[in-house]
Amino acid sequence: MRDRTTRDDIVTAADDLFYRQGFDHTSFSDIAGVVRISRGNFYYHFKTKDEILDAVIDARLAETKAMLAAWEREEETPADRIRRFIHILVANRADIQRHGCPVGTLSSELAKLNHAARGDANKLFTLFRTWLRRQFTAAGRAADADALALHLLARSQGVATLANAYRDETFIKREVAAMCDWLASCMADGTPAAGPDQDT
Amino acid sequence: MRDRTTRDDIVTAADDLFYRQGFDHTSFSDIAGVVRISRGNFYYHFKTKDEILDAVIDARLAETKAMLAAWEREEETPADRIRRFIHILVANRADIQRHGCPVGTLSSELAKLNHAARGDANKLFTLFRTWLRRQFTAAGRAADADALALHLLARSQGVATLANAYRDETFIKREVAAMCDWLASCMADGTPAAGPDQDT
DNA sequence: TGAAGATTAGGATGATTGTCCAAATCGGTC
DNA sequence: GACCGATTTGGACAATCATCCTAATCTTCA
Repeated sequence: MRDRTTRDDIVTAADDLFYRQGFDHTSFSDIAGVVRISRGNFYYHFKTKDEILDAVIDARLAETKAMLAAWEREEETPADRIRRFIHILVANRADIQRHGCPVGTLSSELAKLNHAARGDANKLFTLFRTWLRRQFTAAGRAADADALALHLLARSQGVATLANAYRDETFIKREVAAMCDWLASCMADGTPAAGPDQDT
Repeated sequence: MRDRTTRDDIVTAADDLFYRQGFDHTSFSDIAGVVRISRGNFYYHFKTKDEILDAVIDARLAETKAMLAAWEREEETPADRIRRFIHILVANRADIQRHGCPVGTLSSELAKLNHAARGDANKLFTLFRTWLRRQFTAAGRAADADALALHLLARSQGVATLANAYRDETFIKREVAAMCDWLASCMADGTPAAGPDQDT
């Protein structure tokens, strides 16, 4: 194994700065300042700024995949696992209020930049989507599992966006409680009052 | 009245480009190319790029305010008015799939840039928030009108974000139908199954 | 010790950015 | 036609950007 500490430091610092400042607005100098490395040294580890972005996305994908896999190894009901997902909003509420959702804001920015890595960034969404779909399927909602997964993803994104705009913590907690209520009614009967229904 | 066509052209072009490319990623040259004006001419109408952003936000605020006021002049039930808001997602689905929600994406970007105009951009959210709150109050939900307004705003934002990521039109329509269902159950009884409930 | 490869430093490069200015042009009034 | 303020032009400006290169410095091992 070659020594990768410098490369890893770059990816870690870039990950954080991309989240807090955005990808486009983060310069090599910004990253270099955090890692305490000369600007010219980047070219040895990455040929271009886009390669750093790819590495950051890969790191986030790996981290998220590991987290979801760990949650799936727990001896819990699918509903409990989904509740874990919902509570990400509470656990990360400070960062979300300051910088929004790392997944959603990156996806939005790359869409505006029409960036080549847009598809890769959206894989982060898909990671949660398929995981949630699996939980809903296991909970006996195979028919509309994907719709329920997308519904929950959307509500999380909306909460993150508004929490970021208003920096409102009680709003997060109130909406998280509402999502848990929705989930409970979802698990109880087959027809959630406010869940996504097919529109002929 | 002085001739303001050039200034208005700049604001209109900037408004469109800020929406499609983002504020930071849009340069004077980009705007000049659309308006067919020399780069140096900007200084006559605006002292700085931030002043253009302020003008764009003001224009959006005025346009949104006029739209909501027009909706309020219609002889409709509050529920019908709220349904109009929800259906913005359907009416603008093409743009939303391509560029997201104009309000949410600008708010997110300015938050990341830590831009001085962040507060002004959030006034767009507040415009919808207070308008929705007024409708819910008129519908007899004065007690939790603000929470319901924020809930609807959040769900709209989430739908826009995911629709932008996946470019999924059927998802938009399905979620819009679900939001209308939620609204109906909201107007029917005082305890919406999936609406925001107070925690503790 | 010394040679070889891995890693880094520091600066050059050309392009692009927002800003700013002096000169040219336009529009209307005497 | 001559004048004057409003408007526009084209380019200068310093700064910043991603990129790239060469020389210096490490690390490793014979």
